[in-house]
Amino acid sequence: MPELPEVETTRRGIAGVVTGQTITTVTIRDRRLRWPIPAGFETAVAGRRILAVERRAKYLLLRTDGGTLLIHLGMSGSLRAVDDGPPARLHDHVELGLGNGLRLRFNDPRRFGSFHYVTGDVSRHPLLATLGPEPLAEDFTAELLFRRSRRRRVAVKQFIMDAHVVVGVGNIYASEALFRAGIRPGRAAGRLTLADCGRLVGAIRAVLSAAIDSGGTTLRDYVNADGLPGYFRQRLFVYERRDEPCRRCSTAIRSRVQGGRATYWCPRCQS
DNA sequence: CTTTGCACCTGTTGGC
DNA sequence: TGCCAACAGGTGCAAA
Repeated sequence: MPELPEVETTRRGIAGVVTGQTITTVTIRDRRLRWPIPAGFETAVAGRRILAVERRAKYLLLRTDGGTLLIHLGMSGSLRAVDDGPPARLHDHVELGLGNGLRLRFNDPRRFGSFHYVTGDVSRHPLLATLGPEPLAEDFTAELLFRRSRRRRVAVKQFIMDAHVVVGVGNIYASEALFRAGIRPGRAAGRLTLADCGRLVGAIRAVLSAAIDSGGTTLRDYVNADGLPGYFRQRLFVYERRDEPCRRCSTAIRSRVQGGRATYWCPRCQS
């Protein structure tokens, strides 16, 4: 998927064209997403006016004059603003027609994405209520990471990918941030020093910010709101670079499966 | 409580 | 060329 930079890029891409628009039509071609879209979704959403497009973790929040549309792109989802031209294609599961004639089109081959219409305080929705801090917010600090990692035996890579610790760090950026921080992904989280946590917080912030500036990373599926790929892939230091020379020291990049996910690191730059 | 592994899906890739 | 296994950016949940 879309990790945080890709979701943020999507948010920025659609905010300008959907904010202030009324949702005139709601078309669902396949309700079988991660959580089936309930009957009644269409009638609840149609007629609502979109007031703002926000992001929490990897969720997009479309605030309306009624409730909030809570959207997740899963592993292969994308959300695009299209005009009347292109007809629906395979895996275009959800489409919102807007007052300005545009359509917000959700495409997701693997159907790991989701749509919820939430009334009331969306931050108390079960999917959001227990999430950790935003990595680019001020409350994500070395002290917090240090405190939360005490007595944790999980590998630091899995630790920073845990959304209850910090949100938005997916498989690509976890490896990249650990490279930048000089920390091996297999180290137990509880073995991090406060200084390690400081470098790691800085590295997570830096890599996510840089990726947002490049429009995200496209490996396969991801396209932004205009249907274009992200350009951060060429700036990756370790991800999917097994056996290739480290960009910093030329040592061959290593990889192994950790917690079911491919992990990459430089054995010389990281300890 | 922590940790681990599975489940949900389709599409692409690489080895034989 | 064809077939099949392995793998792919997420994350909730059950089980131990």
